[in-house]
Amino acid sequence: MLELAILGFLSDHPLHGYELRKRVAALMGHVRPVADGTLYPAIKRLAAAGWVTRKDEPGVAAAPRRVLYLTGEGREELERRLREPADLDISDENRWFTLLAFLRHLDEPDAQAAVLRRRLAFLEEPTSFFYDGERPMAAEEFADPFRQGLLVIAQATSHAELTWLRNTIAELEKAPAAG
Amino acid sequence: MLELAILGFLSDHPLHGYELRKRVAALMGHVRPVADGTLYPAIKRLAAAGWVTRKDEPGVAAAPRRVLYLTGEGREELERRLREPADLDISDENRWFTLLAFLRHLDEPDAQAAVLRRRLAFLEEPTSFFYDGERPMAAEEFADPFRQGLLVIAQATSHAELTWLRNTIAELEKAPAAG
DNA sequence: TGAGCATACCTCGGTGTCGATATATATTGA
DNA sequence: TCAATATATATCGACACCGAGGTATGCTCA
Repeated sequence: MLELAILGFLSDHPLHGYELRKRVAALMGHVRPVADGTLYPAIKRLAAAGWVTRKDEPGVAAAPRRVLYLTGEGREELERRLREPADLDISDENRWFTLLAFLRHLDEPDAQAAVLRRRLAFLEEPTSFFYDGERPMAAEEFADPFRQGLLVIAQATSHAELTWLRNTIAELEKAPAAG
Repeated sequence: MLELAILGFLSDHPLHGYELRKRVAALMGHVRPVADGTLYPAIKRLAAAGWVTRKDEPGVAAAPRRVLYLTGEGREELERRLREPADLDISDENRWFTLLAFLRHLDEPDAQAAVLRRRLAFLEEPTSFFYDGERPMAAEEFADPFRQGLLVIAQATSHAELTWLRNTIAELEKAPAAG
């Protein structure tokens, strides 16, 4: 979900909601727009869970800003979610948010390269791709031309993500590792 | 949504819920699994709207089947939805269901080729791809390397769909047009 | 002076999806 | 004979998301 992307953004540095809103829109508004009625409740949930704290910043703008800070627990939660296989599942329609969290969380190359590699392995694993979730697939179902069409599209998408991940990892390894 | 896929399936011929469930799972369970708690309420909605009728088929299986028939209004609704530009939006996360409806609705080549061509035009239109939804994009935002990554992935996905659509249309035109 | 817009936050109702659960019969295999 | 499994349908609560609407201030331009 969106929560993951927010945690990813805040791992860079604190932001107020409106700035967050703008950054999400700028980065992926053309692919995956986010409504205010989605963003602000998401922030509220994260605050209720203790993953972000909010502090009012008086008199810097037209309307009072509530600056969002990622807590220690919030950082742990982000790292946990990025490690979770569920969030790497290609069937996850909110894959975009997962990717966005990845993208905003590249400050620590060593740890991140490992996470990216795990996602890459998941995508490369052929069985994960043909897994039905319930039962083995019959031969005739497997050969269905309609199914083939969907498969081609899904594979192309995964392939694009994979290529991007490979390039990203390569760049991380070129850069000097921190710590 | 799922409704579109169901209407698409039923446009082929009547099915009972469990058969529908199996076909959806076989076709795209590995990409987009559908829960029972999603499917049956969706059928109920379609029935309430008058787009499908249900008739109990006694004693053919372990449990009694409720066979689903697409009504005339249901067929009109399907065609209306496939023509709607909203359902062609690349930001639509339920694009899979749209594609599935397309796939199951290829019985009438002439009409369908037109629909597919419209979707193709939408994907090829460069402005639709860079549209922010709210405001023009600043140059620096445009060049953001993170944004580039997301864009590459989104473009690859659209490109895969596009290629598939081209092939599908080509096959439709090879086949003799009905009527 | 006033309109309009950007900034900034938020609520509310409706909806679609999920996971868990319920029910009940027929078939298959140990 | 007993336990699974497959068949078949359905409800329920929880939850994330959306669109519409609300509130209020400050800036700019006519």
